[in-house]
Amino acid sequence: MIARQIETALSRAQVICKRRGARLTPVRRRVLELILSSDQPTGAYALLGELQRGRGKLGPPTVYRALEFLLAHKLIHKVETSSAFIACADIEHPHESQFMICDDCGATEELRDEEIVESLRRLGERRGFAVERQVVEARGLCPACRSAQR
Amino acid sequence: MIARQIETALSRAQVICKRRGARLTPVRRRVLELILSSDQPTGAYALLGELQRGRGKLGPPTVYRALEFLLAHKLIHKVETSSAFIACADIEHPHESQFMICDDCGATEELRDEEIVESLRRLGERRGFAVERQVVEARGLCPACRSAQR
DNA sequence: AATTTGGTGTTACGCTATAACATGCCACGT
DNA sequence: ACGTGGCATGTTATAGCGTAACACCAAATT
Repeated sequence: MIARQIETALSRAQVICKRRGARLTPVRRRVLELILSSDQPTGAYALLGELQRGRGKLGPPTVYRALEFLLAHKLIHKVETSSAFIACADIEHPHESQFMICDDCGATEELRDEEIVESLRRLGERRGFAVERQVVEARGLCPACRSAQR
Repeated sequence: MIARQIETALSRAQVICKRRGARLTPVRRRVLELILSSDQPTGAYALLGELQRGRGKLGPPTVYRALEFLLAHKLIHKVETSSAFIACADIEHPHESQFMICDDCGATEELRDEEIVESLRRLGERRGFAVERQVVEARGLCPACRSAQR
């Protein structure tokens, strides 16, 4: 993402938080900025490294707490199979999403398919399960790596 | 699972491996047995602990290598959001599956819904993604914990 | 017998995540 | 202005998950 878009996204996040009575503090804002800057999912320790370049030594909890906040407010998603974090593509409308992840280059694309979301919820209901969170990730090869392979 | 069923499952696994020219060695067989014995997903280090009760001190690689083998032959599944391993419900027919996991008690149920499998594969294809592996996990509350909560 | 192959044992380490406690800051009521 | 309560952050230590690298051994192959 380019600088201008990042600024816009940050402002929007700021507004959303204010509306909810939540505080997008400097650390949280900075972590979100770092995540927005990378188009690929970023690991907690990579974020920690970047954070430290500005503020000196910090511990993992600082980053993890910021991530927890951003996740709770759905400003970012966690990609479970990569243990990494990626910016949410549409923070105005909280949603469940799915991911396509390239095993080769790590490229990760967010999808939104309501059919899958509903299928899973229904399957849960049928079994008496109250589904709170969905993790749907498809791993494989992205178009680029696929053609590079041949 | 009760002892008799475990024996049956182990024999079946044995046969399947032989058919494929793969070796279900004592360690691998024992790890599979441990996983079959537990109806909930089991972590690698819990398995390691059990293994050690029979064979003295062992390192993590021993367990992880056995798990790798069992996964490769689809005799077990990995539940990503729990970092734990569970027996496959139908080893005769390799398949993609989905999981419902209770956040409260950890109870985990394997589902098989072809619709979701196909949806994901199609979504990938449409984007040029070659989907190799699907991770579909729904977290929430199981019926028991749900009623206990009120 | 020599070689190769695959499985296991062993040590050491890296990455991911959280517990527990200390400190600091700010909004609020009085 | 003052204290206080609540939330955010800093700090240290540690737990949990996973793998690299090398040594050893046994069975299969030549």
